[in-house]
Amino acid sequence: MSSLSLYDTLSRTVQPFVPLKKGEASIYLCGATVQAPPHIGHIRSGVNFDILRRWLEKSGFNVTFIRNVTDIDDKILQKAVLEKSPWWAVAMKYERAFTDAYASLNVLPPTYEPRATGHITQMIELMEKLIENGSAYAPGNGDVYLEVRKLSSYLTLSGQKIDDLLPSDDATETFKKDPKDFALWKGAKPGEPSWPTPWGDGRPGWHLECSAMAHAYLGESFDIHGGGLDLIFPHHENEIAQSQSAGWGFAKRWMHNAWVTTSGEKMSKSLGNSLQVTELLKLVRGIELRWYLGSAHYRSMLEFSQSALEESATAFRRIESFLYRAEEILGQAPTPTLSHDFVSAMNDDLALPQALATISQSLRTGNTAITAGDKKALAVSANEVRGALEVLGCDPYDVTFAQSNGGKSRSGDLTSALDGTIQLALAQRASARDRKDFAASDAIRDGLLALGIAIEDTPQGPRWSITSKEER
RNA sequence: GGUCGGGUGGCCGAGAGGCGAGGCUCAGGACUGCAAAUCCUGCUACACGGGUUCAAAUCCCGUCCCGACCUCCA
Repeated sequence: MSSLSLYDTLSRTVQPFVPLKKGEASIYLCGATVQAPPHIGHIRSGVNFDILRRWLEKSGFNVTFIRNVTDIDDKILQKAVLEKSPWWAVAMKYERAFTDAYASLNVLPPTYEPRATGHITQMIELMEKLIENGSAYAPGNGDVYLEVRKLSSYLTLSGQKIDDLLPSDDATETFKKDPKDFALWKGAKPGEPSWPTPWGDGRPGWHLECSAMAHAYLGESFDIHGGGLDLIFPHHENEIAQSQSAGWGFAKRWMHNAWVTTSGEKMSKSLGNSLQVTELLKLVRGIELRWYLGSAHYRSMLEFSQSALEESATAFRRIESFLYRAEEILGQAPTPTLSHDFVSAMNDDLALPQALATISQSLRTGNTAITAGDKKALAVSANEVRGALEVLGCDPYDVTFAQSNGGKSRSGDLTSALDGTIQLALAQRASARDRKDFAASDAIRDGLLALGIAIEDTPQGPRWSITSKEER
């Protein structure tokens, strides 16, 4: 069996994954700044790293997965003014929106989900350490800055040179020793929330919380730090600067997911609401949206279009219905197993497109086995398909998705009542077909379809399933 | 200006010196009372111009185009 290799943004190469502690994997993922509802770009990050996590677990690692919530930030404060609502209510509202979105896409809850505002103590401790060792300074206005030129490794993740950077808007900030220094902590402004510190009241800068919280839950160094591409600079550079200035090893490996784009461009707030997760879930089911987001390689841009999403959903339904047919024929749900090719693909930096190709292969083999009446071969294929879907978080049998499933083998009183009703109709249709009254038999089939029940004739007899809205 | 990533068939989307990834759509066929589902066959693509090589989508040089980041974006 091959072993897992992953891309590392720092070295820009794919390297074998060797954990710090045998059998353990520690991951810190930059989660949401909860200032607006999630669009699919946000959630792609969640799905991509969820697949990584599931694969690590499947590979036998005990995974500690930390995904933070940044619940204090300039934009949250702006939004609070706009919505005429306390900043903490705004943050909570959008945090829930993210939680709901993650749940509807079957993203596993993190091992722990720390909020920035719950870790002010750790942030102050970190700043004290940085000031003590001369890495940071408090000029007296309530701000605390990191002195970036003191750290020789600054900007190695993004490969930039400090003097090549464009000057920032606050370059004229007089309290900074150097315009490139960044704020760990911001002095309180009137009307804004603040916490007391040895240097005056204030609130966290953007980056400090991640260093403090990663340290609190994962220790001085950990295996993987993840986030979106745009976080490489400045966010992750600054995290590295803070943490390494404190003497911590910090992340051993950096992984970044690419964008969901529209018309070749990065998604932006100005696109409005149409790409919010809640809107897209009106078009396709959560499992289908997840399948779509997982179908591209995590480091490739995914060009969004509604037709691409719908096509992807159609493709998924084909796989799903194969599993249900297999279950009907075999008399039991497939048992998840992994094919050698699927494992190899996943181990090669989570090569999802290749992994999906192996699913297509198993699917074709399995369908051929159905036609040939080869139950043994069918079981092998169906097991492989389900095993792969399980790793991708798209197992239709997963309880998260179970309520949205059609088909007749699902349990529950309502389903069995419905099944009985449909069987009556099917019996009528069968007798109509026996006397070659096809007008009558088709009327029954069309009538059921109008109600959202699709009928297919198979060598094993007719089967029914709930159709999606757009197929009616 | 600096840094990074791209341009692949009707569409999506991999690959990275030689064997047509895969999916969707479309066309034809098998099966079917008809559908649906399924299977089979077909659609031989890599921005442009040079070069290296027995062999280039892949390497080199040049050109064009697109995108991301450059201090509070996933």
